[in-house]
Amino acid sequence: MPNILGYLKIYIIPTKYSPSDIRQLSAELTIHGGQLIDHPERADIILTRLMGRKRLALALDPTLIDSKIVVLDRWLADCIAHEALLDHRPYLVPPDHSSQPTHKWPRKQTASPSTRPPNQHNNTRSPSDHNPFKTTSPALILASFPATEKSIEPSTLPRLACCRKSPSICINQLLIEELDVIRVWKENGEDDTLESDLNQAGKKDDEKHALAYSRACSALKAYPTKICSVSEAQVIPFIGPKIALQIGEYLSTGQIKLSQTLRTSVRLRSILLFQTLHGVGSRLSREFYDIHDCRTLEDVANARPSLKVQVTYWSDLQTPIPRYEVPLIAKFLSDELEMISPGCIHTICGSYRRGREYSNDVDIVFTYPAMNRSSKVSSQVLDQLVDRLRTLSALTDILSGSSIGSNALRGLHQRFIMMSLPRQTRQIRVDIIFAPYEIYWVCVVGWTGSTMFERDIRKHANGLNLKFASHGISRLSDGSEIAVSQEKGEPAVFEALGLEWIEPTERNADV
DNA sequence: TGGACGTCGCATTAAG
DNA sequence: CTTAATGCGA
DNA sequence: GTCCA
Repeated sequence: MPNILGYLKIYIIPTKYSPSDIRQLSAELTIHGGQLIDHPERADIILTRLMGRKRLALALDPTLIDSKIVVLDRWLADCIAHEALLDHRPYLVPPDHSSQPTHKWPRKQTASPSTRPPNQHNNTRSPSDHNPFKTTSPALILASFPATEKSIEPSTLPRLACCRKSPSICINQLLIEELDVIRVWKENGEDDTLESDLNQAGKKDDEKHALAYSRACSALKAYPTKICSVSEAQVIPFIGPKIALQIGEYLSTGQIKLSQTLRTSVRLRSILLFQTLHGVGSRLSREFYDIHDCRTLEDVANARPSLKVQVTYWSDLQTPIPRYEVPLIAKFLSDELEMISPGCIHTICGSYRRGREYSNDVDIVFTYPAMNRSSKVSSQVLDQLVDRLRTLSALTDILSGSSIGSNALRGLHQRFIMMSLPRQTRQIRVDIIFAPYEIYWVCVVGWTGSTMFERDIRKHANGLNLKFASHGISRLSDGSEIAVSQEKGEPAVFEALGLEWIEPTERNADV
């Protein structure tokens, strides 16, 4: 594959993008030799979907607007479509509300797979525009990779995600994203309406099929070289005859027809849109669509007023959080906590810790070296922190979190909140976890993910007759606790489980 | 070929 | 009202 | 849908 972008450092202004948009752009960038980075100051070029300088000034430091190259994201699509680094100048963000940049194809006029007309990226992005799927052009997929990486025997790929290295974006990323569409479809009961799967027989099958797709994608994620043939694919663990067939279609046509069809399904798109709300899963979203005839988020908010707050702030919550902002949020909370009770330490977990350039939410695990399992102060401190946020008008909503319950009895406390930083209005989802010091690093492992990685840690632990949970490691036989040294940090947890160390950035076993 | 597929706590809803 | 079942997220 | 007993 030609390295089109030549290690160019690229920053994307997250405004007007959804998390899946960012994921897609990020994959395309990386696969074509670009480097997505976390901070606009260090970028060679900055991509945006904002069409006017005025809008731009609200989203980016004004000094950067003049000192950096800021272009419309269509530049990237066109570079990839033409397999060349195109002149950026025609794509510069135009002065306000003058018409689109008039741009003639700098090179061959032939195939113009630039997927979207410029007008589709306009300034008004309402929930109904939400597209959970990316639209990838065939030309992009057909761009081939050299199989020059050190090749491995596919069947030797470890069967557990916790024993493999899974990068954030892999060489077969576009194939995986294609398969993932099918997984999502299965997870939502294919095309069954709610009533027909209330008899749980068919529904359960679909869920199991979805799981099978998850595992196949997870294995592919850790596979080091570009898949070039079906025979190569079908010896990879968790890829059987059916998925091999899909891969075959992808290899010969550059896409999977089923996936492309699903991307255009109005019903599936609505159902996935509803699921962007916390507390709405596959069951509820189908109820909203099929029974209450909801088609927009506003419909959903009317059907269930408790979701109204989230709908109000939907576009904020959907806007990906650039990496460099995440520690600022953690520092704010940590500073407030320090005033309530000094000596706390914390680790930012979740996708941030796994190295993602943009996050949907922020997960932070807190502890105090003096906080042990039996002390009841942690709950009080957490409540005080929440009260403090309320006083500062930083707290917008509590999505989940209670001071009662058995988790609380074990000294583990959590609050999932919606908040904003002082003097800012932007809403951010933050999961705050308080752990006793004895299980701090176990918690950090548990909250770092990814989902598949966690799932296979548990499976691996079971094989050793152990139980891995966020509140500690114990023996399956008698339930007795395994002590893990906190001084040795996270590696001690892996050691206790007999696992090779895997860097957090290599734990991206989900798509 | 048939059973397993991670696991648990919180929250909401259905049942008693 | 209390308790059981289910959905949901991590 | 795939693996394994």
